[in-house]
Amino acid sequence: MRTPEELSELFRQRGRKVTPQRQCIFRVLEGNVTHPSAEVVYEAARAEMPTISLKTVYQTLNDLAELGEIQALDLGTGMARFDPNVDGAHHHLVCHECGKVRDLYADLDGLTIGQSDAQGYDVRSAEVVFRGRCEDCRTAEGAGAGASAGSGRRASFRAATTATE
Amino acid sequence: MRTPEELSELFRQRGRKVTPQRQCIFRVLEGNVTHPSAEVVYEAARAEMPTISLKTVYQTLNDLAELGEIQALDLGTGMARFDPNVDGAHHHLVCHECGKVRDLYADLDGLTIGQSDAQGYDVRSAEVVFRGRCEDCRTAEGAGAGASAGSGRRASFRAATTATE
DNA sequence: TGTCAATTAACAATCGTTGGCAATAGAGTG
DNA sequence: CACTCTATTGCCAACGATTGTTAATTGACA
Ligand SMILES: [Mn+2]
Ligand SMILES: [Mn+2]
Ligand SMILES: [Zn+2]
Ligand SMILES: [Zn+2]
Repeated sequence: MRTPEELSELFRQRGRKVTPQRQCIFRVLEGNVTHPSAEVVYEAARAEMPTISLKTVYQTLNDLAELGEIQALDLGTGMARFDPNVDGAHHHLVCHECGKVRDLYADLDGLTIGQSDAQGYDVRSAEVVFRGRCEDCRTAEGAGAGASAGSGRRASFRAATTATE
Repeated sequence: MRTPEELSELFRQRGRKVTPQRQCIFRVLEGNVTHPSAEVVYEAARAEMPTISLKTVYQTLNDLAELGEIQALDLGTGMARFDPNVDGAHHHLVCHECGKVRDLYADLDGLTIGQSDAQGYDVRSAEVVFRGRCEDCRTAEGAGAGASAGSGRRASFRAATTATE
């Protein structure tokens, strides 16, 4: 994603207006490596601009995705995650417990498949998602607080645990 | 996934009853390589058993997933896809146009990452999703019916695989 | 300054999925 | 067979993420 200034210029060129709400969202996303959900972007934006609406956040995120400035990711956490990092090809580590997402820049050149394996598909992208528990969730397990003994919520990939970053 | 007969036995052992509805779903899933959604399983089951309910389908699919006999996949197509193939490690080709899913058994070397790359994550699985257009969708495009307007889909993916054309 | 896009509030609607309930069916057990 | 208890069904509500609607207001930019 470009800088907020460049994005403002880009928006003007495309006939879109540069509103303080959009600029606020640009700033929230700038250098953001947390792959935030729309809700998280909304909360961060509200800290600066309490009257901003969730609808505007969704609208602007979609605008940015259309322009190719961010990428909407479906990592199986139940909500779209938005990635301002669209320049470097990379993959993702996803914590299946808290949903935290980290970039992974490991060299996975073995990812190219031959035409025989493609089974007629015109393959355009290969996404790798590594799943596991993040360090925070692992250490938090050792620290007792056993109230979360797994009775109810089973392994549904839709687990929507709103954890604290 | 085991055979319907073995599944029936397994269900009995676990105290679950073997109903004709469940057996019907077992049969629908047996050897099914299409990665059907719950709705598709429902339709197939209804062909044999018109009064079966969608609720029972969901329930049984969840039961089978809990037992590890099938796997629920989130491939970004909007609905869970169910895979009776849980024995062989494999990956998936997904058509971003029609949602068709095919298994991919190619040997992907670089899929293991070192501990230094894992960033503290306890990595348990690595899923690779290759996205592209399937052969049917590609040939269907060539056959007239241009309709380049209509859906403003974005295609901001980088090619990570060897081009087939 | 004027115009028109953008924002807002307050909703309803969507879609996949789950949950609740009461009535009925039927699988397992003896 | 008879009993019991799970499963199924129908129907409908609810969920959570996202999009749509409408009307009123704001404000960016020419
Ligand atoms: Mn990323
Ligand atoms: Mn598969
Ligand atoms: Zn975590
Ligand atoms: Zn297709």
